[in-house]
Amino acid sequence: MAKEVTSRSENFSLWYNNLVIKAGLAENSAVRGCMVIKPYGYAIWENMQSALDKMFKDTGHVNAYFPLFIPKSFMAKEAEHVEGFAKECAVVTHYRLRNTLDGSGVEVDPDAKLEEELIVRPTSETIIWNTYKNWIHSYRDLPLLCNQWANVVRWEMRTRLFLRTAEFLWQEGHTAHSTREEAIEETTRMLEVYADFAKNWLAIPVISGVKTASERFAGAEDTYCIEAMMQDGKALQAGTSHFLGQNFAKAFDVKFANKDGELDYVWATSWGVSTRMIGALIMAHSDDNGLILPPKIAPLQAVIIPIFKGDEELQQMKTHCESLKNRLKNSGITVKIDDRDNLRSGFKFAEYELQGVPVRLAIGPRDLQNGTVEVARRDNLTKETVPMENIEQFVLSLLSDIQDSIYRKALNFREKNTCNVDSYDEFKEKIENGGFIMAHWDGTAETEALIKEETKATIRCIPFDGDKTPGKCMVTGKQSDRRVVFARSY
RNA sequence: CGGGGUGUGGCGCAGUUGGCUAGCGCGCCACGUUCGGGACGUGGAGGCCGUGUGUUCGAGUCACAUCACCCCGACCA
Repeated sequence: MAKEVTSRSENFSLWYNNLVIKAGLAENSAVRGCMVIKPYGYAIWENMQSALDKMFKDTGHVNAYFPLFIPKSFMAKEAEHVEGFAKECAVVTHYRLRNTLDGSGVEVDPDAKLEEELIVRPTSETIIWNTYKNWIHSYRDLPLLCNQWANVVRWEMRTRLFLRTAEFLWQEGHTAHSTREEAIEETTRMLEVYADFAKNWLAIPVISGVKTASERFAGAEDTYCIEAMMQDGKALQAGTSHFLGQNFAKAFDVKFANKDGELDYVWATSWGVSTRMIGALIMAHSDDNGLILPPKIAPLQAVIIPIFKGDEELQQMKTHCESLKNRLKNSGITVKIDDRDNLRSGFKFAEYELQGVPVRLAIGPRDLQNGTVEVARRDNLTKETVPMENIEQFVLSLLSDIQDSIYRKALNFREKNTCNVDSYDEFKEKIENGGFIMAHWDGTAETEALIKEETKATIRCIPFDGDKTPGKCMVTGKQSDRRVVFARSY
């Protein structure tokens, strides 16, 4: 604890891992590629959950839960889907252990072999569509708008805390619609929800757009995404929304009777964000002093630290801290008092900075005399002494100011590190500095693959907004409708 | 899955050409002095040296195997 976080300039990955661990968000678990999310990290996730959940409900969705295990045969029903996930599935083959004969431990009981293996869900499209088949008969059953909060498992070759763990927590929305247009509208709507959440809660600016065919979700007709820029200039896909067409409806035979009494396959979407968002939050905002959390997502928005000498002063301060705490609490601010008497205030200051608590209030004898409190903000590390009267209003507006300024800083960073490039030579040079490059591309998978091969940059998305002037592909010189976003990514 | 690196009290590390009782810093516990930006003193607790097999009179140290983690690739809603 309380040690310097490795400087970002040395190695962003190390800096990030270090920060995750030092700030007490998570740690590696005993299971390969999995992590333990510690209480402080989980509190961030809970805040994300409640904000998102409300947004989902405001857009007409309901929560449900489907099984963790998927019969192997389900996975095979949608050809592209199975191809996309086959390489990273955990498989359950047996349902019982027994003691070894020599008593040295336990072994898998060969008599307890499952007739059909079960896949631990890497995503739930298959089991959900198998269920939806029974839920949907008529156009009156549509749209069906369900979301599930769950864990999923993907046996990734390489893992990183929060960004790519073997098991992770997420939400996955799965909807069914009677028309293509309505499903596409839903796909767009949910991507907008994600973009809104990223911007207004996480203070992370994102680019919304559509993935190229090669980056598309396995089984989707189109994948929409939000892409964020991390402080090392790399891109991070922060959320996706898929238009699944009728692929899963056909694979699982989900038909409905329309108003004219004709049978038709339903149209589907799925969309999800995961605990990777926590990774994005860390890498987008934090500095070498530790986390910087936007107030709207911070588990603790303000901390009160009494400054005292000896027991007597501590008791005196406590009373005042309590009253301050109650005033802030009554204004809807999440706040606690840190009255630990075995640590000096300087240590506590550093510790809360490491954890990214947005506002720190300190009250000492001096403040008592003057009727003031020292208020420090985490984002820019400034502090000032303010009068106690109207402290609620002061902190409230400070929190909102911090939220805005974190966003502006991230946006500013992204803009500084985004540029238009027209020649491939310039592209190769610029991509080395990281950041987003807006360039023309001829729309072919070949060119995309070539660029990836030669520069490790991928097309993050074809953005919905922004410059739509046509031009010439930087590689082939062929016609291009508009610039797309290139970057190296996580 | 390839290349490189690391596994030694909770954390970070040292440990020589194999050698006797495995150390250091931080943290932890007790007491005291401190306390407005990461305090200090004194005393104390805490180790199957990742795991297994071997070589040896003797292994933290050597060999082989294995597992885990980290970094770089490949892969990746």
